[in-house]
Amino acid sequence: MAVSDKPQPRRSGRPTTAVLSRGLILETALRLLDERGESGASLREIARELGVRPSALYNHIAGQDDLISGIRELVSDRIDVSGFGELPWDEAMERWARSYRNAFADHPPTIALLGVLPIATGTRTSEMYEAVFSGLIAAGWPEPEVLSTVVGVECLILGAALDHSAPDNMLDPGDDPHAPTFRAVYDAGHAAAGERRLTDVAFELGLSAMLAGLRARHTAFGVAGG
Amino acid sequence: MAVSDKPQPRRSGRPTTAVLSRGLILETALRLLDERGESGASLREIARELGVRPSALYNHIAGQDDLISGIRELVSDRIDVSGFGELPWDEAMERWARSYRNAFADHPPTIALLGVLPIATGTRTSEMYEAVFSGLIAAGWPEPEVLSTVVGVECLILGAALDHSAPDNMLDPGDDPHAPTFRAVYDAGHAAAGERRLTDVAFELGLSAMLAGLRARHTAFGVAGG
DNA sequence: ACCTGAACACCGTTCAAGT
DNA sequence: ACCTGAACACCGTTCAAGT
Repeated sequence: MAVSDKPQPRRSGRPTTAVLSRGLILETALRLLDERGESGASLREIARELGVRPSALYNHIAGQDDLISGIRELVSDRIDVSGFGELPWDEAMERWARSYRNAFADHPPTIALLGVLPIATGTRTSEMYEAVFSGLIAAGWPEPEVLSTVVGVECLILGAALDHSAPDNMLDPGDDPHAPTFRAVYDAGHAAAGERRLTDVAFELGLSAMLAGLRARHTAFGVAGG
Repeated sequence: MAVSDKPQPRRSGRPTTAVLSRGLILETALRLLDERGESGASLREIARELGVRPSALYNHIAGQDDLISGIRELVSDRIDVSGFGELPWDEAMERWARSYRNAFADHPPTIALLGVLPIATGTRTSEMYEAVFSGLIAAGWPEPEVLSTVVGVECLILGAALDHSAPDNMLDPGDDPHAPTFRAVYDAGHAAAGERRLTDVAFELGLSAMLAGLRARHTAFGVAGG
């Protein structure tokens, strides 16, 4: 690095070596998302952080939608599908669900972006579904039911990731005199959670309930799991 | 109403009768949200629709966060808690979950806004939780577990509402040669869904699995349901 | 090919001035 | 009390001009 920390403004024209790349832009965007939240990761902020004009970004990304897709891919990299084909299907699914939820819970602003754009083919996300679906088919799940089963579990995962990003006191009934049961249940629930966050306890409870239901369903198909 | 459809621009100063109200602003916002999507419901667009300057809105709402809270209340009005205290707890919960998911699925842009702001006391939302919690307590659920159980189900509901707003072909693997199982499972799943949307099938499957798991849990407490 | 710089059409919010 | 009008500090995106 040079003497000065603050880079001199570049003069017009193509730089001798490119200062930007798609990867650098995506990593910077994710970092700003984590550090400053959704509003802190605008294209203009990303450009400022990189010491570049906003329009320069368009040489490497197509626009905001493309940026979002790229970030999703980056986050999805942390999802663990290693259990499928190695563990019984329900344990593999549990590991997958936890890592999936944690990956997005770590980057709250990315969750809402998930539901919006179609998945590009040939991506990591595509590889993930291939692994999950193959694992369930191998475990004897009937093919017509695999897609809706996985999407159903995914709903729980994404809802839980969304909930994780909410403030802990989101549901606090305050001192509303018309909500005595609300108050009692809220206090008892938080007391039972102890050191753990309620959003974590709720996800684990919901996941184990759903897996119990799926196990019963799987058994009803009359096949051996795993 | 007067002769002209296009209202003449008002001259400065207080109008003889107020043209705005909090309710009118919220209803207009929700309508624009439905008609034009998230970007079509900016404060400036709402003001334009109402034939008023953006700054006029601030006489009735505190700002964008307040607008969002108000819209959430409007949407939450359609959630049906009538089953609690009337039906067995699991059927009441099923009715509640369906209406909850549908209310927000009808207004996709409101879902992501849910996780952000704390619930104001004394609102409809507060009444909803009071009804749900009371119903579960009456059905014999142990008090420390009610909160995380309801939040767990809520994760599924909100995730499903988010999924409902995604395009149907969101998961389409395309003709990726590295994802043959993905392709087969996708086609078989959509064929099995028939006329129904896959997001609806997946929600129903997820909900019934979770309720089955919760029923087993409830039975384990050794109490009679309903 | 890859950057700057200017421009365009947007945002939410504040606040003095008018009635 | 409730509106206008001007202003401020933001957005994403396009495109000619520079090297």
